[in-house]
Parts: sequence; C-alpha cells; structure tokens
Amino acid sequence: MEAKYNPSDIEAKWYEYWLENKFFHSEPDEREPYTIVIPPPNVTGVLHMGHMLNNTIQDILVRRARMMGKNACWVPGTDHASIATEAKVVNKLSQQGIKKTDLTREQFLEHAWDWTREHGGIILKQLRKLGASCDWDRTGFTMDEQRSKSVIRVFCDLYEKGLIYRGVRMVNWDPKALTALSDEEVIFKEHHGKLYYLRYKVEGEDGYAIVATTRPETIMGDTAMCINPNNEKTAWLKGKKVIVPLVNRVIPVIEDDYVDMEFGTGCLKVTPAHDVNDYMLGEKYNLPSIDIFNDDGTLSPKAELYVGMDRFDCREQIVKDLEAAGLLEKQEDYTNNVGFSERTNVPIEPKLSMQWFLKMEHLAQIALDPVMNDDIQFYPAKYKNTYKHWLENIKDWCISRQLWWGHRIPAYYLPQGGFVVAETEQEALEKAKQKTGNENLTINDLSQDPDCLDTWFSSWLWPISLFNGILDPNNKEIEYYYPTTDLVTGPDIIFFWVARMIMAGYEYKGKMPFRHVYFTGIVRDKLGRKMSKSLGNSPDPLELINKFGADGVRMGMMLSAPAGNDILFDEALCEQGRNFNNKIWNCFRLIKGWEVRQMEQPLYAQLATKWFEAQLTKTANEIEDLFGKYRLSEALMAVYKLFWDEFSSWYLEMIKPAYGEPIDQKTYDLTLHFFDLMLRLLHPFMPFITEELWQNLQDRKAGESIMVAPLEQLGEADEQLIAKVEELKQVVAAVRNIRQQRNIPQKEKLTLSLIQHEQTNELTADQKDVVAKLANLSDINLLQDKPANASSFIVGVDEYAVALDNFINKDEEISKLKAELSHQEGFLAGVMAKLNNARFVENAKPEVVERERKKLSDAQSRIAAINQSIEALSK
RNA sequence: GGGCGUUUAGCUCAGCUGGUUUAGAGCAUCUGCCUUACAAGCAGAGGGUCUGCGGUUCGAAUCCGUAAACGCCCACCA
Repeated sequence: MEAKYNPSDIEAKWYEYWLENKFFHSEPDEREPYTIVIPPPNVTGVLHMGHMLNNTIQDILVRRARMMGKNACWVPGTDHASIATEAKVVNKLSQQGIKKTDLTREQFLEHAWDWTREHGGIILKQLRKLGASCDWDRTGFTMDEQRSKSVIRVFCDLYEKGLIYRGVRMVNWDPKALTALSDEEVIFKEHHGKLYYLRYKVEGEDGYAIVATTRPETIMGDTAMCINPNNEKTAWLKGKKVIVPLVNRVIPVIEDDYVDMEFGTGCLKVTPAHDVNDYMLGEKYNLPSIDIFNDDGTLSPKAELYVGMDRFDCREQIVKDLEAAGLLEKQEDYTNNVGFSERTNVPIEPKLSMQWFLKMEHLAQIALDPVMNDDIQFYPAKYKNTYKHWLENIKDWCISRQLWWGHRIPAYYLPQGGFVVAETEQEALEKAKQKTGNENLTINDLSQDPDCLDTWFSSWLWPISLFNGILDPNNKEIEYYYPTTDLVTGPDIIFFWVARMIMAGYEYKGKMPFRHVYFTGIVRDKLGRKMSKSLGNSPDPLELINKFGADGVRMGMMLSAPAGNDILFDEALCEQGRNFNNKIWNCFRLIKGWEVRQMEQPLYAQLATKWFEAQLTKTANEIEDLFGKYRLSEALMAVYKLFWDEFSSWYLEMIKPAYGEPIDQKTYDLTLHFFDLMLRLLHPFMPFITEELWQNLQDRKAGESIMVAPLEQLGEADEQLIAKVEELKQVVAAVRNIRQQRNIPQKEKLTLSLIQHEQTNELTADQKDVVAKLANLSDINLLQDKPANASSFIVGVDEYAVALDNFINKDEEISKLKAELSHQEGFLAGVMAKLNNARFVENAKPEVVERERKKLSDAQSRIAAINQSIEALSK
C-alpha cells in the first residue's frame, strides 16, 4: 500500500459497486421509511458549490438513516425552470439567427426539448461523483408525463374550488423575457438616478405646479395630478386643472391623503398604467389609464410622442426636450429602489395585464400553524419568523407566464367569449358544448390559453407528485414515503418553494410534506463574498473533487457549515479533509502491518482497550445527539477528534508493539473492531474511503457493504475511566514537555516520582504501564520527599517530579514555579472571596458551595507543594 | 420605514435553562523533530479584560436595558 491515499480509482469503483448491488434503491417494506426529495436543480444547469453543500448534507442524512436500519429513499430529479431554460434556448437560437417570433409554438418546443435532452441530467451525473446515494430509478422531472398531468389536475381542481381566477391586474412585467412575474421574482436594488422637477401649467392661468418624478418618460400616461387635501402649500390647486408638459393634455387635480406632504413639492403625477400606487388611485377616482409602453419596454403609439423608442432612451430625450421647452424646473441626484427581474436582471415595468391568479388566503391559513407549533420543525428555528411574516402579508399568486416552455394553462376560450377549464381537450370540448349548448362545436373552435404556469406551480407538488400522489392519491408509495422526513434547502427559497409545498401538502394530502426543514447557508468565498461568475471566485466542484477526492471535498464543505450560517469556503478546508483521509489510510496500513501472535495481553493494552471502548462509546453517543439536532459539522468534528486524537495519537501509541515485535491476538481483534465502528461513524461523511477500508479490514462476502452495515447503540460509557485516562495523558504531556524544554532526547529513559502528600492517588499497575510506555520512563515510584534537582508538576492534586541531574537549571525551574504559584494564589483568592461572602454561602446551591470548598482545599495543597519545591530547589 | 439575527483567540465557530479548578474546539502561528503508519506527519507551546455602557444577582460570556457595527428578510414615498 502506498503511503498516500489516492482517491480517484477507489471512488469510481465503489460507486459502481453500490449501483450494481442496488443499495440506493428503495421499495416500501415493513421498515420505518426515511425519505428526502431533492430540491430539483435546473434541468440544464451545472453543479455549483451551493449544490455541493446541499447535496452533501442530504447524502450524509440519508446514509446515516440507512445505517440506522431505516428504509432510506432519496428521490432525485430536475426542474424545467421555465424562464431560465426558455431564455437559454432563445439565446442559442438567436446565435443561429433564429428569432422566437419566427417559430411556431411547436417548433420552439422542439428546440427546447432538444436542448433539454442535450444538457439535461448533466447535473445528476455530476452528483454521482460526489457520492450521492440517490435512488436513480426514481429520477423525476417536473415536465415528465406524470408530473405534468399532476400539475394540470391541480390547476383544474383549484379552479373548481374557486381559488384560481383570471383578471386584469397590475403585475411585474419583465420587458426582456416578455412575461409577468410573481412578486417573489422581483429583486429590489438601489439605483442612483435623478429626481426631475417638471412644470405643469395650470389651465387658464399663468402659474404652474411642480411635480417631482424619477420617471419623466411616463408623463404621456398621466391622467391626473394628486395633492394632499391637508397640505396648505398646494391648496391653491384645489379644483383646478393642469396641463401635462409636452403632451398638452389637460388633467384634473385630485385630492387624496395618500400623498406625502413632505416629499418633493407635494404634487404627485398619477400614471395609472405604470405605477402600482397610481393604479390604486386610478381605481379609486375612476381615472382613465393610458398604457404607453409596448411589451418590450418601447414606447407605444398611445404615447403619441417618442413612439418606438426604448424607455430609457426616451427618458434621456424627454429631459432634453423638457429643458428646451422651459418645463424642467431642476434636477437633483436621487437614490431609490428599483425592482429588477430575478432572471433577466432588467428593471421591472409595472404593467396592467390579464393574468391568472391563485387566491392565497385559504392556503396561507392552513400552512401557518403547522410551522408555528412545530409539527414541521425548522432548523434553525429563526426562519419561523420570516415564514410567519410572509404568510400574514401574503398577496395572491400570479401563476401565469407568457412563455412556451412549461405547463400550458388548461383553459380553452370559446368562440363566443368565455372559457372552460379542463384536464384534456376532450373534456374541454364536452364542457364547452354544455356551456354553450352548441352540440356542433369541435376542438378547432376552442383556443387554448397560450400561457404557461409559473415553474413553482409544479415544484410545490414535488414531494407528492414524485410518488404519484396527485393522480393516484392513495397508492402504496405515497402512503409509505409521505410525509417525507427531511427537506434540505436554502433560506432564499423559503417563499418560492418551502411555504408553497407546505400549502400543497395540506391541501392535497392533509399532511405536512416533510417533518424537518434544514436550511443551509449560502456558500461564500473566504472573504465573505457571494460566489459569482463575474467575480470568478467560484471553484469548479469537479476540479475540487479531482484535486482532493470527493471525501475530502465533502469534509471541507461540512467542516464550516453549521446549519443556517453562511459558509466561507476555503480550499484549505478540502485540504484538511484530504489530510484526514490520508491519516485514516495510514492508520489502516499500520494496523494491517502487524504480525499477530497468541500471547498474553500486556497490562498497558488491557487498560488501553478498556479505555478506548469507553471513549468510542461516549463519542458515538454525542454524535447521535448532534445528529438529532442537525448539528452535522459538530458531529463530524467529534468523529474527527475521536479518530485523530484519541485513536491515532493516544490509543495506537498505547498498544503499538515495539518495532518488529508482534501484537497479541486479543488487542489486535479489538483494534480491528474499533476501527470498524469508527469507519461506520465516518461513512455518512466520507463514503468512499470508508468503504474501501471496511472491505479490506477483513474478508467480506460478495454484496456486503459498509453502506448497509448497522450503526448500533453502544450503551453507557465509563466516564470515570475516561476521566482517569485524561489525567494520565496530562502526566505524559508534562513529562514530554520537560524533555522538550531541557532538550532531553526521546530515547533517554527517565524516572518519574509521585510525591507522597496527605491526599495522593497512587497509580495502579496498568496505569503505570501505560504512562511509562508513552513517556518512555524506566520507572514510576512513590517518594516521601522530592528528589534534589528535579522538575515537578501537578496533575489534579498529585505532584510528580522528574529527577534531572545535570539537565536541571535551578533558576529557570524556580521562576517557572513562581509563575505557577502566583497563578494558583490568584485562583485561591477568587475562591476565598466567594466562600468568605456569607450571602454566597447562604444563597448558592449546596453542591455549588461544596464544589468551591473542594477547589479551595485543592488549591491549598497545590500551593503547599509548589512552595516545598521552591524551597527544595533553593537549597 | 418595519422586523429578525449576529458581535467570544489571527480566522471560522461551540458555549442549552446564570456557579464544572479564574473561557473551549478546529484551522492558522511559534518551537523541536525526516523517531521504519502517516512531513498531507509527530511532540510541545503561546494566544481572548467574551463589541461598548448601564442594570438584575451572593455570582453574568450566559438574564434585562441601551448604544454601535455588521448581516438577512419584508415594504417600496413619487
């Protein structure tokens, strides 16, 4: 075996083995289910660091559950991502000189499916490199037949229930993607622009009113000016009419206390077609609405001026023209928030249009309580607040998108107006015949709504639709796997996805979709910056895997990923992971290199094995506790320390035979047993190396795997033994320290003396044996008086001394002791202050007072011992 | 503007209902070692007045108030 672990061949080999043996596959049986559905990545996406984190966590949870004897099922799949994918296809076509508008819907969809087939599923292949133990036989896609039918059925059902309606509303319009967006898809960003003060002449008078606006290009859509009725400064305008600059349209001055008297001039221009609040005023006062923009953000004929010009070019031009006409009072710098499209990153245009909406009141109501009363638990719990706030202020969900790639809205318009909603064309025709009373209608008389549904309208069904729970509500699979156990996702999609899945879960299954939600942090670089293509600070996950191994990268991700905290990713962490792999590898080499012989187990090994069993038990119990709290990075750190510190640095050094010597059978067998147990604890975190070593630890039958080796409960740990060994370690460390400081070679044997005081705990034979071995001592004896020329130290209340002869430097020794003395005296003073305080002794719990008394007497005996040592050295 | 969260060693973080030998871990740092499992390593060491101020208490990193800094979410006054 090589001295360095080389993951590349090993990882591929075992992944194949797992697949061949169907260890990832799950079927309902009598065991308790453990289910996770993957947050479906975009079908044409590639793996990034966020996926790495998210899927590493899922795999850890799934693998652990599997080893705990549960029927673990992790269902993978992809999302059709309607806007993102359509945008990519449109881009690709435009590179070939094809415009979307030149194609029919069918032709376009053919291109989109080609693109999906070509790029689709790449990301799932990449997940295999990470070791993801997904049940690939169950891979789903939000636009496959089963999922599509589920979406359409749910739409029809909600329509029948009266929860879906169609209406003209002010929506967020994306002028690049040419579609409406939901409120959640709009990102507000600070924008440094200008505030323009425009002069509106008063009709029939010489004066003018001044309006402050950030959007002068919308004046062509002005249909009123609004003032606050309580504002004295603008009171003179009451009942008058003003003239829109350049346009020369006469508009009324209306009054509403919506207008902020402090802002700008106190006069507000009202453009009902292009501002949400103006729309509200328009409704209230029955104002006309002039839509001056085309769908792509250019000026429409209704604007009359600047027709065909882009909205931002128009802004520049109109400012010049206003200035030339003497209608621009002034302009000043101004910073405000502007909404941008999450997908195309262009400024949103508020726009009136006919869209489909889902009423949220009922759904929000059924989704709130289960989270607030912890039927569904959030980790970390702080996101409960965010969740609550959103649900309590929810608005109806705009679910239609003016796209072709997605689930087409199953609404069919009738020749005479009106529409029917139905799952299939045939049903639609039947309904249409009924509705119109015209038996001669044909399918060609109906026209299906051209729009698609929001991507999230399919994702919200994911935990149900993956088990076909919409189309076949009581099938065996959904009954078994639902509710799923854990959901692992980012807090950024708590509204888009998590909340809506909860709504759908209760609406369609009457039960929560998952029991626990683990919110991961955002992966940032080590400077805390978000990873982005433009910064070039996002490493390629597959390159990382090549460099450090999948196990190394998984560990690197987990080391710094407490639930809910952002993770500051640093390659050094993967390096640490790789180093740990190497450490495990070399421990294995050491153990397997020993010659085993039937012989008496040495004293030191008797203690060592008993102690390590206790230590392993203790850590295993801690890990179980940490998993229960989803503190995965802490659980990993616990195994890491167990393996590296306790097992490698202490246990193996305790039992290691001298060079060329054999080891006794009993110790050897126990050591293999410990190693096996630790590999099991490590397996969820580092699946590949643990499988490789587990397979080689002893002869395994074909088809065996650590993946399905049980993780058993280990019972209670012997805490007293662990505490005693901790003291022995301190003794060993102190002797090593003396060696290092005096430059005493490791090979030179020393004699350690325990000094007899009133309360002295003498070591048992096996304890002496261990200490002597680790510290390379010739003897450990008990002395009444301290030897001359000795360096001493205290562990607990026991004083030890190492006779040093010519190595001693008395002055140094004394000054060291004096430093220790003053530390102890300070400590003592603190304890005495407490005990001399009558109120402390009266009020504190008895055991606390008792503990302080013990501290006092311990400190006193330590001080006495130090003083003696100083005295002895000063002679 | 409203809400939430964070602030503990150089870095990233634990520290649960106040009292566990005058605050812990990993990494980084320093010192000494190429000791035949591992230099991707071994052994040892140093490092913090727990963001500031005030309060409650016999006792505060821990509870309360307040200020500051940072972060996130929501709203979107032109």
